[in-house]
Amino acid sequence: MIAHREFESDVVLVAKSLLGGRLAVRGCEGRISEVEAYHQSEPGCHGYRGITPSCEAMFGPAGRLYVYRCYGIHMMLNIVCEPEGIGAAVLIRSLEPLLGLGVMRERRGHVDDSLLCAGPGRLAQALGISSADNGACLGAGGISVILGAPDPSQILSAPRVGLSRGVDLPMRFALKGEEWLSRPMG
DNA sequence: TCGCCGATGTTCT
DNA sequence: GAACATCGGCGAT
Repeated sequence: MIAHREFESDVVLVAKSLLGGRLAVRGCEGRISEVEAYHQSEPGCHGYRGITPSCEAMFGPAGRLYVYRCYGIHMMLNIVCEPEGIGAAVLIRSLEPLLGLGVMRERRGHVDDSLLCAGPGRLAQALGISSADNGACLGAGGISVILGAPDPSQILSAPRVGLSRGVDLPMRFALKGEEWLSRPMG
């Protein structure tokens, strides 16, 4: 098992550090442009009620993937953070597509390029993420992540998208001037 | 351009 | 039954 100490940290810090970083999945790659943080201490998080079979992967170890199905249709890709035993993960919400555009367009049904990876369901579809990737270890299975080095003064925060609980917490993050978003930050 | 709505599967009440 | 970390199509502005 590969140690992923860089992800074994406060989920908000990791979420911010991912901005501008790279996500590579089996030949496709993108620049991470929008993320959300989830922590078991707040009610918007799947791990809020403790560990269950469906959210088990969120409880670590850090540096693994937590993939689940949303609204019966879309796969959501999360990177697990914090030491093992704590439920915390970063949802990747948008990417700027960089490599493997042809495959992504094919999987997405040849939509406009601006919509290839703009949204958690869209990017998972473009990258070919499935429930088989749940619990996978970064660096194995053809999936890898490189952290960015964003200027803290350039990071915007906003409430998370689509939740009914934990709506007051500003745990959605993107860089100022970002063009590759699922929706505007403001 | 905006907002509503159905699709679709798993979990919770 | 209802809720749900969404998306795309359709009809109304």
